[in-house]
Amino acid sequence: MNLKQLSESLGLSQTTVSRALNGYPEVREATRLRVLAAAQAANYTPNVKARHLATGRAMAIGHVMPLTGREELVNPIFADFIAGAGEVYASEGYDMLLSMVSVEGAEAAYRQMASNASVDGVMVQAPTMDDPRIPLLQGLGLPFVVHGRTGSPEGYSWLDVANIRAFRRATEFLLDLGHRKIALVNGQETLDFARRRRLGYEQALAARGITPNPAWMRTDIMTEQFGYRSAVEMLEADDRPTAFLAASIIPAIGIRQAAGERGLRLGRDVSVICHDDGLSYIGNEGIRTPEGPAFTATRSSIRAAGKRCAEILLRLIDDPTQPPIQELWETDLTLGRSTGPAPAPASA
Amino acid sequence: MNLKQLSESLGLSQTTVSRALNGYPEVREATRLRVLAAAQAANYTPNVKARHLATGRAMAIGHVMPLTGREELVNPIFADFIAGAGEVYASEGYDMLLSMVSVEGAEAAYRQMASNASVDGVMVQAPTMDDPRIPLLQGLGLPFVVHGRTGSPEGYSWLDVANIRAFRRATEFLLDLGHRKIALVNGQETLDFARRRRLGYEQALAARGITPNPAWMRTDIMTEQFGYRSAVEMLEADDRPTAFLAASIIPAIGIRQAAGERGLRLGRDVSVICHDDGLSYIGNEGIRTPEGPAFTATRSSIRAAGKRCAEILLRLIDDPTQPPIQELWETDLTLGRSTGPAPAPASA
DNA sequence: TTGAAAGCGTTACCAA
DNA sequence: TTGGTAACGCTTTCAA
Repeated sequence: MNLKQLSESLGLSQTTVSRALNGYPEVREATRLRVLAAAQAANYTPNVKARHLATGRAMAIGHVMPLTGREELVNPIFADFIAGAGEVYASEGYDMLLSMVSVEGAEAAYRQMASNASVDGVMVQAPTMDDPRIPLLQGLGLPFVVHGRTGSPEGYSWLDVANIRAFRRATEFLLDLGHRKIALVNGQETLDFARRRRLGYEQALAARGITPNPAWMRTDIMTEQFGYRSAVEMLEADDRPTAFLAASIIPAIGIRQAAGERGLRLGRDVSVICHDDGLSYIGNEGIRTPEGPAFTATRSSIRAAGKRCAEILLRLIDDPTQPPIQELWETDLTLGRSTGPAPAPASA
Repeated sequence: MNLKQLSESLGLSQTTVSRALNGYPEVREATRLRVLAAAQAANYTPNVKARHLATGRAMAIGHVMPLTGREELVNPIFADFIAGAGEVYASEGYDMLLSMVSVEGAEAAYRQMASNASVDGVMVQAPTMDDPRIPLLQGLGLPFVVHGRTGSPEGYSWLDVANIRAFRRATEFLLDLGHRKIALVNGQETLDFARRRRLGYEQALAARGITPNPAWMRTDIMTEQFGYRSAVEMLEADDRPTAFLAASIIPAIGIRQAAGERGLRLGRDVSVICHDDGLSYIGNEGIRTPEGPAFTATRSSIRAAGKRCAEILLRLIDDPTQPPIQELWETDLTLGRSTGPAPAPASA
């Protein structure tokens, strides 16, 4: 059943039926009701491809997920973000077009999306300090929103967490517990957030007159293995940290594993706090270290960020002339709600 | 630049240009080369929506990801599978349409995909024993492939791992190490794979004359918290298991956490083996328990399964008349490569 | 080997 | 408030 058949069966023109179905005001109410009833009865659904061709809108948002060789498997953070965004898209009638490509193929993917207008906008995740995607998308004229920031976060829409503050507070929290040997297992510093997280960590240490130990600061692609190896090296050295601050749940899992294998009990012998914690997957209740919920942000907040980014993007698509929207989110840091006893730092 | 403009600039008809571009044989080679060069120079890309409207093919595959209330966050297994499938789609020129919906909304999502032909086929993940999606999709006439099986796995295409064998072998492995108190932390038994995994576990125990202890068999939605709670309960009981078999990396993370918090060292005081292991995310090298790589399948194999499922689906779309393709995969079980000493079971 | 023209199923402009 | 008709950009059938 298509529009033509439906309109013939009603003795109306396609135009009128189309207008009635799409809620245009210039249709008599009685006519609209008649059309709606007939459409329902005939189980009519408009052909989206024809609609796209006629309107020039794709009613779809592109997500490009670059797969590097080293991070062979997908970071669950991406999935959570996408889940949040997908909810919003669905509720607004948008499709989500997911493109899994190699890092090198990402540019081509964006170009293709732009050239054949298969999407109305794109979402950009995990930007680097000087991400080439931003000028590319600006040049292509494709509306986009960035989750995170580049080194020069002006002139485009983004949403980010206050990374410096989050890691300063997390470090202060560990310091307040008596820790003096705190390791930072960070992402690559080509990523803006990694740089900011290090800054927060350094600021907190500096405020207490502590000089960061370079041996306790690691930076690499955030894999479990990276976390595991880093922790093994640090824990097997003579002078070992009593606490770890990890930039993500992924390396934190490796750190916890390394600690466990060495007979170190979490929250007693060693403390691990990480950003985007996923322990548990059902949020932040239920599983915690003795000093309280130990994270600077949860995977749930990633999902919320996905929702908000999608909202911003859809608004941008509706009105491309509006100025960029930029939101800095405070993390839902609940570290202050410590319930357990402070661990006795190994060195103190 | 569209086809009309391109053809005018060449002094050819749209027909000829279209044929040249799409590799039809009835075009003189010289003409084809001329067209190709012009298209390249003009940076011409066909409008996919117009093509879709004309051909009736969407060149897209639908993935529906039902989000339940309880599993608030996305299972990384889904993401790995999608990554594998996405690779294949991209290489064959297909888009991936991802629909994140509530469990109740899944049926509507499939119906919509079918009614407006926005996809050429769909992928079905995590089928239940008596999954309503199979008859639904058969009724809709939408080609589909299932990752996993239902209770009656006939009449449709699927790919699955040999779950019974995998868990029988994993259980035997633990038995060979001297374990006699082995817990099974399984998924919900409405899922076919959970039932099969339990069967494998029971078969291996029965072969050694061991009666399964109901207190050590848990089944629920596979969250970290479920794994954590189950392990806490079992480990704090008087008679506690010396080894855990988990149906997925997700509950296994919770189990490891619970063990670590109680001062139990993995691979010495307690052994944890799980399916679809993700420790580490970069495959199965690097991180292992003392008795060797401890998993019955890796997340890498999930990605490989995604690739293969995509290949099967695309083949099915090309020729809808061909009989169902069904593949049972042996897991890449490498448990036999034990390198460390067997743990002394607490009770033996 | 090439081209004209008829779809594909909508939406949107202009008249009535 | 309604309708006729021209896009939208491609593929495909039929003729030449």
